[in-house]
Amino acid sequence: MEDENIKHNFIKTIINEDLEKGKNNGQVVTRFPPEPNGFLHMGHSKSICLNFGIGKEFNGKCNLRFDDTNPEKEEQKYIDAIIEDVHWLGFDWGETIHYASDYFHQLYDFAIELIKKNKAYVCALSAEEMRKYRGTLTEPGKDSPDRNRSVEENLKLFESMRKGEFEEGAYVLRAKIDMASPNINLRDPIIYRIKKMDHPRTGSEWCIYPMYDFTHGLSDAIEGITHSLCTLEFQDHRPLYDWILDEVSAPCHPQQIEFARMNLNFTVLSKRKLQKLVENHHVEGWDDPRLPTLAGIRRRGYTPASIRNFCNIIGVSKKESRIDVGLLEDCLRSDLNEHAPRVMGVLKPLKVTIENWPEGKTEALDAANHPQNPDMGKREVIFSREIFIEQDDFMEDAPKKFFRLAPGREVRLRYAYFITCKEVIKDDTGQITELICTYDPATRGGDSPDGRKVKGTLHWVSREGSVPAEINLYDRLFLNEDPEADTDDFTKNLNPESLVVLKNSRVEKSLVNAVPEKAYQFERTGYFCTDSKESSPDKLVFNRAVTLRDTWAKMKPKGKPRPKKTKNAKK
RNA sequence: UGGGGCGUCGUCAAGCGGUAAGACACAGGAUUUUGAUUCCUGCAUUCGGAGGUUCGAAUCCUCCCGCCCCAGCCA
Repeated sequence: MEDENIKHNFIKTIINEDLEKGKNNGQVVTRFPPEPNGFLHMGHSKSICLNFGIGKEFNGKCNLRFDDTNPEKEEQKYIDAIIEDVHWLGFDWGETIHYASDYFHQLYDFAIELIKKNKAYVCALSAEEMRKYRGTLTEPGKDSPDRNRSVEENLKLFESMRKGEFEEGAYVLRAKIDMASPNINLRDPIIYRIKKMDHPRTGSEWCIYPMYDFTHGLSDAIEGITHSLCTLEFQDHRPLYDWILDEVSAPCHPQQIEFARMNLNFTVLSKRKLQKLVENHHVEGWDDPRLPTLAGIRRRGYTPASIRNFCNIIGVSKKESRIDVGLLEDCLRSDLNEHAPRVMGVLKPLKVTIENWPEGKTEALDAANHPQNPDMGKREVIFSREIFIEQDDFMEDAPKKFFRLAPGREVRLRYAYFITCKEVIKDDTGQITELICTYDPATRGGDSPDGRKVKGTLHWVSREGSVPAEINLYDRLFLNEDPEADTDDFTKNLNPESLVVLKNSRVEKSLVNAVPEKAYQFERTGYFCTDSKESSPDKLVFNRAVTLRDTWAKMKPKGKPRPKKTKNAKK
């Protein structure tokens, strides 16, 4: 799967038109501007792929810029995690990582410029008073009593704010726009507030911090961004973005373009909700493989290429949508189908004794690492008298369509021999504990010289050729397509079987030194990788990234029902 | 009942006045030492609705309907 150019979308149309008009001297510069207050998730990957993708495609560049204007919520650990995640996804930003905090001095000067133009004033209204003065959606706001403060006094007060002479909340700096604007964002928005708090990067240098609306457009302008892509909820802020850039001597005037954020069904994509799942221990941390965080999905076995491909496939538009996670899974499958080596692992082992195989004898058989790609080579798998097959691959009263093992039936063991089931052994409770089979020496490697056909081919592992492993089977985190459906508390819709731990699995020996996060296809069951945190050569722990498509499971009448889809679900 | 957006197949999504791409899903079929993969085939006479302009409309105009966002000293 190769990374192609970004699928056509309305943003590319705009950029192409700009290029034709010769706007920005033919330059295209974008930016990905995360706030370092949490971990990156799939929603961010859409923005990352879009911004970096466009930068690359138009021979421009894309800056990584931390929007770090609120020290109350931001931490260095998030900065580090975000850098790692963006890098992992496969993007580079050259030498420099940008920070809005790098511009605090310039931003401060721009604020003074605004004050001098009588376009900003220091306001003493309390938070509650300010809310009252702001008006409502249908009623205009009222001017603050401080709105006509003199330029000199504003300058003096703002300087005092900066020097730390006031308590938090005592004063704010506001843009002087229009308290009667139908757009609430234009009703004299706050652009600076006092926060007596150390900043992860500027330490105690500042006790006033600029607000998003003031910071963002100016940071864009300082960096020479040409197209500032953000999500739909900022549409109402665009007039403010433009107002600030127009009123101040900004080096250029980037264009803000909004697109719809990504939503995925059967999961949540908001920092607040993800945080709740983590803090209330519904999952084991930000990198829990069930979470749609990049850290989680990575640990689960997703590849950067599959996510990039996914982000391209879903496209970019202004329509709010909820994408089927099935599509994400499919992108992973298509990447891994091509690149993952094949191995054998038995999730729920059922002991099989080959009664006509000599005790103590082992035999090495050739197995292809990728049947469709001989370049990936082959390996040896060990056959012996005692082997294990999947419990699901045996049925005592098997229907005709069951192409697997049953009393008297013959199947092929992949790359090994044909075996026939002779006897079923059970314990006192009626549980099947062992199968006695015979093998046909003439079928070595899996071919039958007499041309006889066998319907099923099973994966297997021998006692001597395998090691124990623990396997984490992950499923969708929520039972409902819309986790918010029919409840005011989305945690009530959590899927209790989102993680099933198998303690007694066995995998072929070649997997002992598997590299963490490198995915393998366990033939016939799915794609797995060793857990980067829990696994070691002494105790292998595998995570299932995604199952293989399973048409048998689909036609099987019984079995665990899939989570239901809820149509048009509402809260 | 202020302002800003959005409505094209089950889910995404191209389309920009010349007669509905593609992907996933779904349904058939072929090949198969993974019930996988791969490969064929089918799947919107119709674009939220109603009018209008035009030789011609998903694309232009009018009205209506539905959904989303905004009243943090968050981003």
